[in-house]
Amino acid sequence: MSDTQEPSLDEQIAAYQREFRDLDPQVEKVVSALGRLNRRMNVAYGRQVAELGISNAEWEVLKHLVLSGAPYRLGPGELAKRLGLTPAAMTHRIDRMATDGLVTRDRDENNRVRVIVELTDEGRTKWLEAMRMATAFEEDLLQDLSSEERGALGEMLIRLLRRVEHAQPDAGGRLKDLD
Amino acid sequence: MSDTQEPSLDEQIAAYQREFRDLDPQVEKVVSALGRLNRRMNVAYGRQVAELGISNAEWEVLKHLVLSGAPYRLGPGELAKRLGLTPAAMTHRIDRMATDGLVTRDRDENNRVRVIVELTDEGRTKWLEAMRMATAFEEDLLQDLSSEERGALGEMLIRLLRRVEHAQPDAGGRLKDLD
DNA sequence: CCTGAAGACTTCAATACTAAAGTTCGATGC
DNA sequence: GCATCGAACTTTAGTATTGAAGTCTTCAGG
Repeated sequence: MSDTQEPSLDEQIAAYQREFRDLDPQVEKVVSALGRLNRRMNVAYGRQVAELGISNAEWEVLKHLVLSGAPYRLGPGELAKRLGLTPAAMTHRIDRMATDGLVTRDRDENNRVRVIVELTDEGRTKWLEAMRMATAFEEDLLQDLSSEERGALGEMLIRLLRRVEHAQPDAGGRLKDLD
Repeated sequence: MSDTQEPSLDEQIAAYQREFRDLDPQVEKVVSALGRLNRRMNVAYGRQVAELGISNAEWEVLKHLVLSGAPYRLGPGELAKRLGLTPAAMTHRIDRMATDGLVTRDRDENNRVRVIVELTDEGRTKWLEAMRMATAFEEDLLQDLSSEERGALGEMLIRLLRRVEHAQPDAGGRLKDLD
């Protein structure tokens, strides 16, 4: 008995409205759906890459190295910035990935303060396999949307993205107007 | 100064296409925008609730307690399930929140195996303040979209959500709070 | 009753992250 | 050419989370 289960999106929004009068249901619907969708997608990605013996965290690193283009090298600091981690966390993550053979870590001979993290062949292969699984999943995910809908969706998301990105500098309050 | 900076979305997709031939740019655009948007939003939420002296993690707990409706009570196990945490993590989180006065933790007198976590007035106030900040932020975020667009966006996101939920017939998915 | 089993949480050991202090190398000023 | 500053990374200490083992309560059977 008493098996309370997670409320559906609509139930959730209705509950919020009971507790918080001036809530715009339309806005809340978009935001809540975004959040839930992302959580579920991350779970799905995590399960998939786990089959390759890597974690989502490691896959993120592989992605950024590949994105940097051949010869697939980046410094720990740059990686940390892109992944939103502290440099300390990056150090440890690279440690693990290096012992797992996904990347190498070497001092830059031209500037011995710097470190170069480079993708190994094994790392690149893992990335490719992960990418194949991910794209299959993503195709599946979007299969109900027509090409026009996909375009419209992508375009709207990018507009939202622009809003948040331009808002970052100000640590405090509301988003500033863009031009 | 080799100041490599994070690639724009379009640059990122172009880079992926160079490395992975059969990539549907339209699909990738939607998926990448979703991921980035969510990350940025979580950072923004985190900064906001930090002003109230709480973390995103704690705010999540407050949200689920409020969602359960008066008298705002849930068991640790149920909370853990909804938040995608292990029961162990939930125990510790509740510890901290209880010492901070956001919730109380008591044994259920009718069934002394069970524990009841209940929102305090202070917890409810924090939730309300966080909610006010969050909804203001969300309004700003969506300000470029017309009501029709918001409706269409929400509707498409929900279709995607149904797909993920259907595709993942609850194989016990655990997920971290943020990122 | 008494025992065994299952459920709900907690404890313990190990992992991953953050913040802050520490290290090392390179550049700048005198 | 020496000292100092700053940049880039690592180390350390402390916190959050996980998985596994442990505790306590309830319930079902004999």
